[in-house]
Amino acid sequence: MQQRARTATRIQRKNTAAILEAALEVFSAHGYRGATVDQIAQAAGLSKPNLLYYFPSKEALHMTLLDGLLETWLDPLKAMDPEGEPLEEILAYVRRKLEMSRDFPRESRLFANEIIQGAPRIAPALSGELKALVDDMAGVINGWIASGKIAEVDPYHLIFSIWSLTQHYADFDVQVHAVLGGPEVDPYPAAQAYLETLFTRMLTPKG
Amino acid sequence: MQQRARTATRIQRKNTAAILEAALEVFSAHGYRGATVDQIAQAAGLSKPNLLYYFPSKEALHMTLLDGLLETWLDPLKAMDPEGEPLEEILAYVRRKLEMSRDFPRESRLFANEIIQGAPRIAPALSGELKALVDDMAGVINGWIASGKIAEVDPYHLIFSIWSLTQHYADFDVQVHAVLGGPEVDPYPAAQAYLETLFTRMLTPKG
DNA sequence: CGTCGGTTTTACCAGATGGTCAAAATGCGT
DNA sequence: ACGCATTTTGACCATCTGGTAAAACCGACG
Repeated sequence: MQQRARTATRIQRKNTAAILEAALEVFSAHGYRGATVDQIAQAAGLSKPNLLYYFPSKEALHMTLLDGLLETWLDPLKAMDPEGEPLEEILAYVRRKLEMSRDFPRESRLFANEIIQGAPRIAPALSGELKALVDDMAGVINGWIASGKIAEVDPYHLIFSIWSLTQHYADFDVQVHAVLGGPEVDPYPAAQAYLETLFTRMLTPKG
Repeated sequence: MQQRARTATRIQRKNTAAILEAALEVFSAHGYRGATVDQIAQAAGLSKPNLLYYFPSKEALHMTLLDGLLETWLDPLKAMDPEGEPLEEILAYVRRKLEMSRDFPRESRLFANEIIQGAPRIAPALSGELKALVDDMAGVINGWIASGKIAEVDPYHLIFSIWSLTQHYADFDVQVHAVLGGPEVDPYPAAQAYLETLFTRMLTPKG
C-alpha cells in the first residue's frame, strides 16, 4: 500500500525523483500519447508495475509534472518589480525567459505540447492563475506607459511576444539548428543580443 | 488494386480530398501518435479499411500531408522581393504569415507538432530546402542593411522572430484566448497592429 | 531468528490500434 | 442488361498499451 504521505523513505524519494526526471524526458520528446509507461519506467530504471506503484496512472504522473511546471513557469513573471526601472525590468524578464529555454528546454516543450493540443489538462490554470497574473502585469505596464517611461504598446501582446520569442528557441530547437547549420552552433548569444535590441527599440519612448 | 495514377476517378478525388481534410483536422489536434486511423476515417465519412484503400498506411497519410504543407509554408518567404522597398517587404511578409495563422491554424499546428517532436519526418527538408531559402533571404536582408535601408539586425534571428511571433497566435491559440478572456475575443487586429509597430521600430534606420 | 512494512517482480488481462484479406457491392462503358 | 474495374465492407490478426493481482523479496527491528 501507498503509505499515507506521513514520511517518505529514502528509496521513495530516489525513485519518485527518477520517475519524474524520466517522465519529463519522455513526455517532452513524444507528447502525452506518444509516450508509453514502459518507456518512462525503463528510462527511470524500473519495471512498469514498479513505476505504477509510485504513481497510480500515466495520467497522474503527467499531471504531477504539469502542476510542478506551472509554478516554475510563472515565477519569472512574478519576479518583475513594478517599482523597478521599466525597460530594465522587461529586459531582465526576457533574459530570464531565454535562459529558461536554454537550461530547461524539456519543460518548455512539455508545456508547448500541452497547449498546442488544446491544454486539456491545464485550461483552468490558464484562464485562472495565469490570466490573473497577466492582467496584473498588464496594469503595471500600462502604468509605465502612462508615466512616459516606455513607449506605447499593447501590454498583452507585448507579453505574448516575449513568450513566443523566447520559447521558440526551446520548442523549435531542431528548426533553429537546421537553419543555422548544425547542432554545434549555439544560437543563444546571438538570440540574447537580438532580443535585447528588439525590445529596447520597441520600448524606448519617442522615436 | 490502386490504379496506376493514370487518371483519377471522381470518387477518388472526392475521397482523397475528404481524407486529407479529416487527417489535417485530427493530426493537428492530437499529434501523430494521438490520432487514430479510425478517428480520421470516421471524420472523413469512411470505414478504416476503406481509408487504407486510398492511403497504404497512417504514416503515408501523414507524410502526404507534411509534403503538401511545406510548400505552402515556404511560399510567403519566396514571395519576398529583393528589389522591393525593404521595410515594406518585411512588413508584408509578417502580415502574410499572420494571416496564415488566422486562416490555417491547423496547418500551423501540424507543423509545430512535427518540429517540437524533433521533426522525425521532415528533418531533411529543414536542413535542405528550408535552410537554403533562409540563407538566400539572409543575404538579401544583409544587402538591405549594407545599403542603409534598414537598421542593423541579425537576419537569421529576424526571420526566427517573425516565425515565432506569427505562429504563436495559431499554435498557442488556447493560451492567447485564455489570457485575453474568452473565445469571443479576436486577437488578430491588435496582433497585426502590434507586430507592425514592433518591426517598424526595430528596422527603421538610426534611432 | 522471525515477522512485518515497504518494495519489486512475474504473470496476466482487456481494450485499443494499425493493418490485412477475400468477398460483396457498386459504378460505368458498351 | 452485361461484364469489368473500382470501391466498400465485415471479419479477422498481431501487437501494443495501460493497468491489476498476487506472490516474492528485502531490510530493520524486536
